[in-house]
Amino acid sequence: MQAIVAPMLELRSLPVECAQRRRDSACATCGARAFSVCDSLPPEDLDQLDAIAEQTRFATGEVLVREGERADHLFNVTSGALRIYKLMPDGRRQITGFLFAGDFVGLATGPTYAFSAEAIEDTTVCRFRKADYLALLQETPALGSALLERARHELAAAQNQMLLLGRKSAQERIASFLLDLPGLDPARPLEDGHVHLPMTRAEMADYLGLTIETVSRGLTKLKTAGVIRLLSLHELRVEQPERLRAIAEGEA
Amino acid sequence: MQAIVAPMLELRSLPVECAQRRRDSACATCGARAFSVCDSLPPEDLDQLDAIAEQTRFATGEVLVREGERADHLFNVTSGALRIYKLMPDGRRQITGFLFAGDFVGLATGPTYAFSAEAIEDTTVCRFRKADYLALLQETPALGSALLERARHELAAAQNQMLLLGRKSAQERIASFLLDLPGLDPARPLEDGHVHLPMTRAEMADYLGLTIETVSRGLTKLKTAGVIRLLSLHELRVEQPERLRAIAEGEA
DNA sequence: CGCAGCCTTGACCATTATCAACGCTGGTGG
DNA sequence: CCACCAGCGTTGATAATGGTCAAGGCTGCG
Repeated sequence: MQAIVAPMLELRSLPVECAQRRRDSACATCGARAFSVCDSLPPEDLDQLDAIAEQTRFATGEVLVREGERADHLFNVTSGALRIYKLMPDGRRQITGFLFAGDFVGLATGPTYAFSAEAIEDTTVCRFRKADYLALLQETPALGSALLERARHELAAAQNQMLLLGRKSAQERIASFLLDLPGLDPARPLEDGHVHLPMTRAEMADYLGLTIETVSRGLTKLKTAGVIRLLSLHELRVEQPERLRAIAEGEA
Repeated sequence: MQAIVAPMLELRSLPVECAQRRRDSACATCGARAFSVCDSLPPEDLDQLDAIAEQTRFATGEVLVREGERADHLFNVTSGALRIYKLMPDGRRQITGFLFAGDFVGLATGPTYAFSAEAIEDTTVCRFRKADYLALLQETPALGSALLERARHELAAAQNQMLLLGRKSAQERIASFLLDLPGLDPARPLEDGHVHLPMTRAEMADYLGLTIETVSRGLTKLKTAGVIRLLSLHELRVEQPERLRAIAEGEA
């Protein structure tokens, strides 16, 4: 089996210094884009991880894990993008995060998954049997602190998202989202004001607690105001970053 | 110094089995209500924690930590209640959680605090210097896994709250809140349908992403429908738990 | 070329916020 | 001891943000 070493981390909204690292560093062991935890783990630990990793592919739309099912596997994204979401009985959906290369799937997991995960692009992951992973975790303190560090980021990001969902207007949510996105996907390095949106309007809406119509109108409004330029449905450029930031913070 | 051993955990919305443990078990070392992690830590580790803990009191309204300040301390609540919140420049507030005895303050913390914390009742905490705590963490694998476990709960709770804020109606949010509350405060054991609300309507509103008026109207509506009975401003009884659950899930 | 899926735009509507008045309660001072 | 006041909560009237419904446009693929 050609296992790829799995960096284990899950970061949704990164502090600046993390985003930097994600671009500048490359994990020597993982051929691919692997960051953060990879960086902080000694090579022998990486080898251990390598030994229990199983590379798997998911096509767009395929489901990795389903909320409520027994949590037998943990994953590490090596390329592509996922959405993490929860559903209500009547079908309402809240996307709690988008994951990219380097992110870890399963931090918030107990005996069963508390969320569903689905590929929004063709995606490769390293899959771990949970039992194997936990066993390794026992023997590898560095792995534990790396995971704790990831959990910290996750929690901070979650609190930001709660502020967004509970107290920001539609326009503020959209602006905040556009500011958070660049740098999340290490496969697409930051470049001037370029933002790549791998998700549909519906997914943005379900992430921001809005409807697709409101997202569409919001983007149009930003475009009309000259704050952003829509290059295509899934590519845009931020023309006035400072104004966008002001809108996101409610100062405009 | 008469340090009290600090159980370290932070749980906001507990799985049932945790709530059970919080009521049934008592940490032998901590005199007070101390749970979860305490249970899982061997006595020698508890002694270590004890050695670096400093007991502190906060009166209602006092601020423990302020968003953006350098994170020099971590805390463990031993009695009372806190609110954790974030502010926007114009004063809008999102409360991201309420913490009670046994909960840990600082999981989501990097070099600076990502949130503010304030006592909503007279509260006692164990305070740790962050450096001491991290040093102990290095030497104590059990502490690391306990914290990771807490982080798991936190993340799952945060995802639930995102679903609530992003996709639930006002009535559904209020019902969900009433269902989550009992059992969070170990000082007030679960008893039939009794719910104690240590917070004001304004705090509920800022937690649920609503206004005080909407919260008030929502409670009145539940009362009128016979689902709950208001015993006083801060005490109520759930008369029809099943209906309340149905409302919370959007099935009514 | 045509269709399907996604996106945008417009008109209208509903939920919840806002503004305002009033009630209750607990604490203080006359 | 009573009266007043401040703070919090409730209720009502109105407004606005964002949702819903509907029609039409764009794009990419078969």
